[in-house]
Amino acid sequence: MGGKVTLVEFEDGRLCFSNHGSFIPGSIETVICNDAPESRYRNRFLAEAMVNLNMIDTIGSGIKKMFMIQKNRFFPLPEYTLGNARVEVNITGKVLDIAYARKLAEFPDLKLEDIILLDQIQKRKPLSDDQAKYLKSKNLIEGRKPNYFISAQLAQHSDNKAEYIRHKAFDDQHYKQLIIEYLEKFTTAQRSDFDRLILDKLPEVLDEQQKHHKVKNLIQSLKNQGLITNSGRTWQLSKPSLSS
DNA sequence: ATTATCAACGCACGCGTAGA
DNA sequence: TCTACGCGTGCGTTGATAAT
Repeated sequence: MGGKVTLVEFEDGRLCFSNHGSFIPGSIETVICNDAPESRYRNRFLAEAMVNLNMIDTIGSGIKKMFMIQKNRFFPLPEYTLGNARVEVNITGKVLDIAYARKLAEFPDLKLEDIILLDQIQKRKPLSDDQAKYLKSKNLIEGRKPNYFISAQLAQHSDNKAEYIRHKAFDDQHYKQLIIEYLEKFTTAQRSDFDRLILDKLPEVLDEQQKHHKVKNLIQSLKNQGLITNSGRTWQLSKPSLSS
């Protein structure tokens, strides 16, 4: 082991390590110290980060650590390429997409998987339809395939109707959650139960008939997602949770 | 810049049928 | 039998991209 590690610094604030061998050795700092004094690097953060971390020693700790460091700085996540007998890692030492940084700041406890997906968005990497849908349902991204973008915070609103439209994805998710929770609690339900549960919570911009349709479509959507099933007119969760 | 085409999405119509 | 409901599907809207 201990193959030669090469380190390239790009003008755009990116560092690229690559290593021929099984994996990048634990002592990157020697590489930095011996081959290239820290002061030579314009991006001090990155140089320091490399030194302070026992950089990428194992997949278990090192990579995760790099992810967390980048995440906490709102920088793009590291990109690893694991090829045949060759390892490469790209680290960007600056904010790439301001919307991404804001989103992370706004939701500090975003799950790492979610952040990874958002990172894909900011890097304009393709997402599967399911992933995109998931992010949309959480209101994290907007736009259409393949031009998704990270949504800005929705702070001010003008008009009730506009507000409704704006929050629709979020609210639908919310209503669906109510239905799921209802079924978790009572195991089965009739359509009329869902009506009672949801109808008076729907916004005023919808008339009675629209509200009725809305409930119907919510139920249908949940069914299509495979989350609930019906036998006759009684509904239940598809996957009976083994706990509780 | 303007228009045409396309994809995605959600609402709502109508049909067939399960349940009273 | 008659009603309420699930379900497939059509339609309009919106946003993006290609074409003019």
